[in-house]
Amino acid sequence: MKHKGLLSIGEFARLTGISRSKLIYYDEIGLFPAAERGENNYRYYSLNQIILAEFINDMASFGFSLKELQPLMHNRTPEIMLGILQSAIEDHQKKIARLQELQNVMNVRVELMTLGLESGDTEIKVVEYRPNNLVLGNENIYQDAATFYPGWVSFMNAAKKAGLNIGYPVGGYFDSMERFVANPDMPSRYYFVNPRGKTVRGGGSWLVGHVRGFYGDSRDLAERMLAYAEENGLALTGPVYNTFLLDEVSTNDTSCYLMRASIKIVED
Amino acid sequence: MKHKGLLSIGEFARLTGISRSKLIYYDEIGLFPAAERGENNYRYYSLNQIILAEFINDMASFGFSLKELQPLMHNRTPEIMLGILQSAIEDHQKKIARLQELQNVMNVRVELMTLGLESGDTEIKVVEYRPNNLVLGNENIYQDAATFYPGWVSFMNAAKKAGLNIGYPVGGYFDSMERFVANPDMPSRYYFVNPRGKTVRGGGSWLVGHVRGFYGDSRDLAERMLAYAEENGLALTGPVYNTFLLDEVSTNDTSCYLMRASIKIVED
DNA sequence: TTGCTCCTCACGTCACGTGAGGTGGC
DNA sequence: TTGCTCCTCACGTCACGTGAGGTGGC
Repeated sequence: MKHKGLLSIGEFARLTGISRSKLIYYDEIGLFPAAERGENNYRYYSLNQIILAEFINDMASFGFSLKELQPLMHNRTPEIMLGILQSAIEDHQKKIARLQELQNVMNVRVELMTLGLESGDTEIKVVEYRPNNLVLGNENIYQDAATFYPGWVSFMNAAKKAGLNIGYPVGGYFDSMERFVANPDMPSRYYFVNPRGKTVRGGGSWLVGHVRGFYGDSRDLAERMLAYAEENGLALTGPVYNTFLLDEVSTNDTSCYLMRASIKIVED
Repeated sequence: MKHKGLLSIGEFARLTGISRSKLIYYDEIGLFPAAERGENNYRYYSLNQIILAEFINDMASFGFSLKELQPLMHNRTPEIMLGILQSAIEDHQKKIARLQELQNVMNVRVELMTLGLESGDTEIKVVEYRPNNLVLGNENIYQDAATFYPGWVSFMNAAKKAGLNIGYPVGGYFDSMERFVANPDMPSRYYFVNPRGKTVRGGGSWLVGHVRGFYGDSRDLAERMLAYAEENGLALTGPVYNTFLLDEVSTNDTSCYLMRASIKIVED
């Protein structure tokens, strides 16, 4: 410190945590000039500048461009500042919500990948589920061209329109085991594995079966699951949920995708 | 849509919400190329590319640079991806916490400014407070040079070291009214108006007094408050909290700052 | 023919970061 | 004398956005 509370740029940078080059840049564009220039043209900042420096830095983190801040900082009144802050706070809350949503997406992916790494290629087993939330789409309409594309696209489009995040893993929903057996590549609906979804896949004992391979290649999974159920005296009920535990996100080998079909076991 | 589920760049952009120029850029740098090139060199994207496009976009929002994503996307396995996602999720949670902290800082500023716009230049009145959280600093040490700078700097430095956000408004704390009367510009301690602070300024009836002007210019505020208390038969107790409702953040006229001193009224 | 979308350069931009080359007090 | 901090250009960079000028199917 020099005198009467003046700080060199290095001291000021350390105290505020704002980088030296950032301070020089803010000085250059006239957004936040040093309080004084010393003999040898050194920049000197005053202690009360700390508050404004922090504020400008925070406003930039808040999403304001430096061009927007320039006129604001040069001519500010409590009324103007209050109005701007209030609307900025609203916007920022939305931004935080979006980032939290992203966090949820990634958490779901981690959960599914973890299950994927624990499960064998063709494994069939009984697992205990906790209740699980989903966003269930509308009934798919299959025209003569029996491809799953149009249904999938309209599912995606509807989600986009509803303002839903379409980054969540997508699964295929079959009204019943019969439907899955008959048309294993034509789900009745699609769903997002979205923890904020309103549809609940209940908890308890479920029969799950796996198959490795690309989309639409479930082979004899349905039959294998039925055989397992018969052998073990299990009664199955309700819809089938097909979720890819491993997909394009976790591998670039399309033959390594891992799908899990889940169906509820009737409890005694 | 062209055939077998191929989308032009425009269709793909609309469906995913990713801008055309972003898709072209990702294609150019080889991070996310179109599935096919048509006759006239048109880019065509396949439907299953939607998931990967969303994922890459999300990873970028997550804070990964495109250079980091390049090798990751070109050679990914569930194990690698799982590890990366888990550490990224941790980092991202911290980022969200920082943004929430920023939000808190701005909320506090809005509260103070609102009070500032409601309060008269020299107004003295009784107000009802709800309990309020603060981060209270250590006792200030005043050397022979009776300036408030060194105490303020060490207060800031201590906060910085403790990892606290130093963007919150700072106030001056006086052990007692006597101290405020005797040395109105030498607070015993400083505090941050930080809603997560551990120190609580209690609720109930408080006497507040205002003065307009720059830092350290409280003039006869203490005397005016004492006079008001005597006239109205109020007994005062405990420390005095001096907070600037309007400061450099809300105005560039240093003579327009507005300070409020608050002291608890003894309840019957 | 008119609109619409697509293409490839090339250049702009935003908010800094990074040396290069040089000065000046302890 | 050696370190350390400071200065001013100038150029780099990251992730796109924005025309300019031209093509091609409905």
